[in-house]
Amino acid sequence: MAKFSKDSHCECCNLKINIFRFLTDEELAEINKTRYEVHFNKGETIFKQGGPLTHLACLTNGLAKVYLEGRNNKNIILKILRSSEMTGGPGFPVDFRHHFSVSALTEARACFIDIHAFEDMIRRNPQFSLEFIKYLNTTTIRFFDKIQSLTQKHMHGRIADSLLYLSKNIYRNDEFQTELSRQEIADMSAMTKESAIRILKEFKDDNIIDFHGNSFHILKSEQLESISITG
Amino acid sequence: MAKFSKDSHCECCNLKINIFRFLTDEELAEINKTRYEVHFNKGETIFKQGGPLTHLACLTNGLAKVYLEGRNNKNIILKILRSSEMTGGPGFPVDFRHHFSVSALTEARACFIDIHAFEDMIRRNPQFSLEFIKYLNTTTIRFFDKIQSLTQKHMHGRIADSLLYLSKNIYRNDEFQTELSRQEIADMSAMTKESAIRILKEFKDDNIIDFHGNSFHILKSEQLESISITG
DNA sequence: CGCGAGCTTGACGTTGTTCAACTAGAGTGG
DNA sequence: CCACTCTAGTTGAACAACGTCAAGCTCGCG
Repeated sequence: MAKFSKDSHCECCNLKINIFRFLTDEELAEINKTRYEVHFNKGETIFKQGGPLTHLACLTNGLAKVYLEGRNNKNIILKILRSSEMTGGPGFPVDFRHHFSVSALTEARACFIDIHAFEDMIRRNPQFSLEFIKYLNTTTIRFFDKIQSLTQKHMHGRIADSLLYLSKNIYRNDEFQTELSRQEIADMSAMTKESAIRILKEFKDDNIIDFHGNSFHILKSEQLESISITG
Repeated sequence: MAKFSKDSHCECCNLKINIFRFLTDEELAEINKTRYEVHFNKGETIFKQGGPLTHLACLTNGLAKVYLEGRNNKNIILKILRSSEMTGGPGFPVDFRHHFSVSALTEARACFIDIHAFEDMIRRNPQFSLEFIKYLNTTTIRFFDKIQSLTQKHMHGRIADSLLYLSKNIYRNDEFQTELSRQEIADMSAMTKESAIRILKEFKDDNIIDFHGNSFHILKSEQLESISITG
């Protein structure tokens, strides 16, 4: 956590991260009072599972992974955060602890918003509150897909899902250079590193994808889609 | 869906289901206007995945299962609803569709609350809104445990989890007579019926549990706990 | 040049599913 | 009252999916 800064102002933020656009300028000013921005190096922890939930974070630059720390050092990557996405934590207002960890996959910057200031906005602005509920439920719906993918699909389907997620949702390109290690691709797909590597190689041999190191190229996304569906 | 009725009034409801106790009498009266109660027979569908989300439901009597309808007729039971629990749906206010199905495990009664009346309360009563957010996040935290159980534990650990869940959270007794079929126990534990039966029999042979038909008796819950932890 | 971290591969064992057969109990109609 | 059927539960054997372990590889970096 090298530097922190507070040059700009929420009102001028060119991101106006998703739900915050529903706040008035006055309310944004309120949020801005307690807000500050932090720079993270690749690999650094932004939120730690089990730790106190004092702030929400909005990623303003870079990529981060949101993951559960499971038994015997096995992690489950729930999602990848892109710039302009926020991450709260289901601990609000339950026990005010983090229930997952978040760490930077690249150099990244994040705005920290005081959780009490946030709670104030929930109380003051019903539309904002409703949008937050919408955000929470959207996330839940995605988890349902995730649960189904992880528990009902075979490894091929799960790797296909992960590749499609990365190419369509994260990098938004058929070709991408990922910051994720093989272990992390495995963590997204609920399998061991070795299994992930084997499936990736199979896909490469079948000319469905191509890759060298961390540079991936989705050659036949329709075929990946169909593998994802058949499981 | 045999009968529906509206004899009583929300204000007098001896359940005042969890978050609704944060409404004023006046607000409850508002909710009560659109509310009605429906009787369900065992096996009947309360909410259907994919269907329109027009109401929330509060179970006032009986048990129900909340489940995802997955590929090739394989379901995932997310949770069992007890009397006095409500079930909404993550579709609010996202796409106003149901993202899981709910069906009655026993004869059951449920109060239906108009989703727009509910939304009004969210807008009018910030405390209620915050409690609803708390409810949503509590649910999410439980899903995290579920994801970990289903993806990282072996069958023994998953069956142990299901048995402990039933005995501690649902029936709240070491001995219980369940309405769940073997298939449904398997659906809770993300495995096939045959596998579930085999593990149950192993536990019985090891004198950890006993059962005849659907009457279960947890003999050594500490041992089940430790199986749950070791996976 | 050598070291270390991440990646890759193969052999092998375990876990869990599939399929098919069999059983027990609950209706149902003659 | 007895076949008959239907469903849920049970069991075993064969097989596929997946993880583990151990070894070797590659590539960047000191």
